[in-house]
Amino acid sequence: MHQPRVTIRDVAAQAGVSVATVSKVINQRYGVAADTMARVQAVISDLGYEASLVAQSLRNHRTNVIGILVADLEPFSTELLKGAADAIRGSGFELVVYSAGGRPGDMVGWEQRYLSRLSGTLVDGAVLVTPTVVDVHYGAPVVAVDPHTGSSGFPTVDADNLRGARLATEHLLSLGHRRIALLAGRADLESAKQREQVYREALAAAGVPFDESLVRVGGYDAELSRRAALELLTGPERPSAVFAANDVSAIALLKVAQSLGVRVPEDLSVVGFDNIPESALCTPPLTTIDQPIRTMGERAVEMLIQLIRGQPVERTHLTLATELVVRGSTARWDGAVRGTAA
Amino acid sequence: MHQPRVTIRDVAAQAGVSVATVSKVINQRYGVAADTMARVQAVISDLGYEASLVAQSLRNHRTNVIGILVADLEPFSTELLKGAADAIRGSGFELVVYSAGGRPGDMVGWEQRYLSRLSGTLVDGAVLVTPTVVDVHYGAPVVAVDPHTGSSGFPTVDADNLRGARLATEHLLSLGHRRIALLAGRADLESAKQREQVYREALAAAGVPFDESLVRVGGYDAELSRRAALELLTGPERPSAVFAANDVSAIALLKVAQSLGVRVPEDLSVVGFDNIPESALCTPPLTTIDQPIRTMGERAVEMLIQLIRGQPVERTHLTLATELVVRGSTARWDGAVRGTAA
DNA sequence: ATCGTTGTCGATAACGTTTTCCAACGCTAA
DNA sequence: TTAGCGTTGGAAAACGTTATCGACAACGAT
Repeated sequence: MHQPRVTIRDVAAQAGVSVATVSKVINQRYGVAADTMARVQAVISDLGYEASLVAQSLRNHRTNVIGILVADLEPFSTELLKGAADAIRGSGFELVVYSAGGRPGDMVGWEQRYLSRLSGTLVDGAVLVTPTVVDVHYGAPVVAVDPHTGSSGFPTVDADNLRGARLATEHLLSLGHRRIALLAGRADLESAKQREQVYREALAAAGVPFDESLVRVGGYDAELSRRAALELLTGPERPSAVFAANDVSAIALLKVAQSLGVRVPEDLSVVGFDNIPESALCTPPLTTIDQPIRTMGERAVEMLIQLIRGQPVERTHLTLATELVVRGSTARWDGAVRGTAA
Repeated sequence: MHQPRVTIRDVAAQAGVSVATVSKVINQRYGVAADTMARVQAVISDLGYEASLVAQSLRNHRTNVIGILVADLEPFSTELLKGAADAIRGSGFELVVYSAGGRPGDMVGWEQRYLSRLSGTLVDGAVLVTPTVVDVHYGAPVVAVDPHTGSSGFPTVDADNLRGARLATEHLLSLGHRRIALLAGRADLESAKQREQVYREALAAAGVPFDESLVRVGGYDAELSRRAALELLTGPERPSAVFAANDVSAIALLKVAQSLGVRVPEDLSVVGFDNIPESALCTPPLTTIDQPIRTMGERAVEMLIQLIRGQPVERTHLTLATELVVRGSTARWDGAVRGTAA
């Protein structure tokens, strides 16, 4: 079945040299004469020899594989994965994807279990996407994207949530909205915390009293957001605008609004966060905060590779810029109270 | 920097046994007394020992890693990847993703290069998504999803393109359309070939004469499709309907139509193929042929794992069912000739 | 002639496992 | 007592690399 693998020993025999010499020409080490090198090269391409990555890994304590751990392959992770895949091309590393498959309940042990495989077993390092874990005490380097609250433990890449949330809230305020709800994110993530905090501050700065009943948690999740949106839109005094902490929440909200006959943006303005590709496609196209997700993925693996190589890394906490993208889901609010849906 | 890895030797020393015995308890081999086993287990969890996957791989000639090769992480591949990730969970395998990064020019050597790493170097087998390669002569098993034309070389997973294309074309015909264009797919893929062929047959069966000027190739690619769509919609006698060979093409077409002021579905009906998530979100929501992409990904890795394990696999060419999903991009055609956009 | 020096090359010990023996031991049966 | 047998444990050889170090030849300089 498995054809006999051609090994370094075969090459050595065929070329009439020792395995040591073959190894040297493979790794471009000094100390082999030009003609022997040529001879060995010839035999190598002749036999179609390829060094066993596994054996090399065992010997070198380097697998040249990095892992990316995501809770689920939703749009954010997927975009990030694309960036990671772009950055890894030509780097000499491979990318293995671990997805917990959506059930956040499974995340708990799952993350730790894979993290424990880190040092020397399979991967040389890992990118953690929206992790639940706050610190890691294994040997291999780790960088977190959209990190957990208070995770000073490892290098991070994130976006300017503070500015983004301020832009979002102020956009709604500037359109005349006063009853602005918040569809909050995953409570354990720094990004969600910051977005909520700035939302409160911006409202306060505009002199809008804070109304606890206007914040519901959507947890960055479609199903949770659907339920939260339903409460928000069928409550006693419907908000005129919603700041959704991410686009998945916003899009879920859009669907709920449509099913309820609430028109967006006439009856309800919505702004999201992330600018995932879907946000430009949905109806109406979503006004949102752009976060350069793919670039975040690229930066994360670049930083990780530097860490693995032991190279010095200039900034160990990267924060990328966010921008407001105005599309069709937000509109001026004239202040007329249209009351609850009836 | 790297804390000293705890090895099987450490466990053996600590437990007062030999490494052979430790290996036996790890792999549940017969021949170790209950109390020694318990003692070793205790030491293992005590030291937090984890066997080196690399060393195991070297010894066993099995890496427990499978590769998935995609040309690019566009929606189809991404959905397929989700299915693959689902199927792999709990299987004991890991999934490494190779993306060529979109430039089909790079695909040529790229695919072969990674394929050559197959046997024994890093992965135990691979899933090829919309490959350019038709046969592979390396040791490890391979299964192709949406295979190349005439690739009888390896096991395949695809969807019922024949039925899907027939449903699509007949749907348009039954709505009264007669000038039905085709935005064709990647010429080297069996799926594209079949979709085009059935399109022709269905038209012929309905007595509609074939018009060569109505077929343009979009290559399953957004940019190519944009250009093709532009030609199609600005040509001398605009079609009343387009069958796009995949949803990416269809969505690109939708955008071109909008920019041209061609209303969908009033002035132009569009049906896509694939039913990627985006097709439900775009404006108008796309009528399309559903192809169970995630399931295809699951089936592909399941089949591959069986192949790797040497288990017999019942069906080595899987074809999954397709269905017509009618949404908002198709409408009845009253036969009035509205002429070219003017 | 002798002595470094430089340039090539090869033997060999790792790396951390698994597996195949084989040895030792305690039994039971003759 | 001894032969035979089942049970348990260990020694050692792989798996395919790479790095270290020493051997050896050629050579110029003293």
